[in-house]
Amino acid sequence: MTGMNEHTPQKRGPGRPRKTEAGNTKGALQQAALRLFARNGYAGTSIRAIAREVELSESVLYAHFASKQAIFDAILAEHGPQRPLDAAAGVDAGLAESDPPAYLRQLVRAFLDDWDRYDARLLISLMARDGLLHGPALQQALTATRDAAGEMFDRWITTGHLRADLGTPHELALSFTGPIGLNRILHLHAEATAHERTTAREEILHHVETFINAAFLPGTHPEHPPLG
Amino acid sequence: MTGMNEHTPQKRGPGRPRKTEAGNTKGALQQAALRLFARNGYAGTSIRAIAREVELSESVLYAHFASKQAIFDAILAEHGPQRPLDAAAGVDAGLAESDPPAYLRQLVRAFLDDWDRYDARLLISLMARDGLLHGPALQQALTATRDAAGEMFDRWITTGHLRADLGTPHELALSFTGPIGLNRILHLHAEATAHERTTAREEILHHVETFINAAFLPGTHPEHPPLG
DNA sequence: ATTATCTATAGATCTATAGATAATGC
DNA sequence: ATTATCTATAGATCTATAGATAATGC
Repeated sequence: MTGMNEHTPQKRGPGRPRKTEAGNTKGALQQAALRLFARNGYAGTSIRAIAREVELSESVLYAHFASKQAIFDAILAEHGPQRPLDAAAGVDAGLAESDPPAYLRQLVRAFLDDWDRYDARLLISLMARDGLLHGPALQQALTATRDAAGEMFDRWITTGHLRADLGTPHELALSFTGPIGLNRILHLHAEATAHERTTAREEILHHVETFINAAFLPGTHPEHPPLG
Repeated sequence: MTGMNEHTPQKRGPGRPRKTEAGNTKGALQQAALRLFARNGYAGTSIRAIAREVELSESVLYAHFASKQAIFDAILAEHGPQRPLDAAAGVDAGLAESDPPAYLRQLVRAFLDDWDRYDARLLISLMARDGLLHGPALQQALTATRDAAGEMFDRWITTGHLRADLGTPHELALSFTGPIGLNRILHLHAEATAHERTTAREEILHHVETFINAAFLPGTHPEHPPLG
């Protein structure tokens, strides 16, 4: 029984650890806190649980953060409101004029890739557990995204790509982004299975095709093979 | 200073209260618990806070419920999975054949009225705070609703009311229900202002019109004046 | 006797702090 | 001297139970 501890993670003794065994404690704490907050919520996560997760004593937390709330705030500050349009950076902007449906497809795929990252999914879980879904930050981010889509649609109506008789560009923007946002919130979270996520992505892409079929005027852009 | 307590709520003494001053304690506890769970989450709500809300001692709670978890379960059992189609009961079913767009409008309005009830909004807040948004119960309810919409659309494609070239009925169902569900989850919750709720409802109704304009074949049903 | 409340309290757990300890870097 | 950790602990709060008290209904 004396060898039992050989394979359990070694509990550290008092005193500053040797340089070789020291890591990025603050970052590890923050990452562990994000995971636990996302799974159990703020009130459901104790300082103790966070410290245990990184195999350190509780008081270490207070060497790096002023309080429990400070960890939470630090997490939001880092992953929080987020550069909402970074994901769109890699998309070929020229397509927006030459082939709007193709641009829309690329744009959505770029967002889907971004939202499928583990950190992005942790954030969704966190938001769905601590009221952030109903907080001002998310509302603003969604409004901004929808407004951007509305302006894009407005231009495409002007250029004759998009039907003008369906509704205002702003209304079109909700019809377009609604199913996407819903599937993100409901299915692209940290606990979702790979299968659930894949299905959610496919459904979003099908919705995009449905929207393109319904809202774009034929003959103004190249044909696209069906998704299958 | 002796008269100070005259207007503060009288603290009850020990012993069974007189019949005249006894109320529905269990119901009051459950309602208070729902409000607090919705606002602060399960872990963020103490037995003490619930008891204080109904001006009773903490131990009363254990006379009515076996544990804190038991109150939570009782709340879900009562308001929980819910008769998802009760709201649709008052809608004129004949319209589904004679005037599908009108039927769709009535159906959505019926749901909106149901979802705007305070209890329904408390439930949304609760779900957005305790992971129920990602739980199996909601997933099943949403799948059932969407399947029902899909079957409805399937019939309307057969009867020639709905375009067959946009996507499968099941895909159409997501494009239709997505913006509705998103606005419900994001805006029809307990803390939302009356203005926020009104806006969310109007946006949903505009989406319905957009969908009707895009997906229904003209000439198969009476005209409808614009929403403004 | 039963029911509906109360007071008091046990025992667990939570956040946060004080003070010790040991390695680092000047 | 500073930094990064530890142990120990204070004080608050949490869930749950035991036992007292007083009205009800048989």
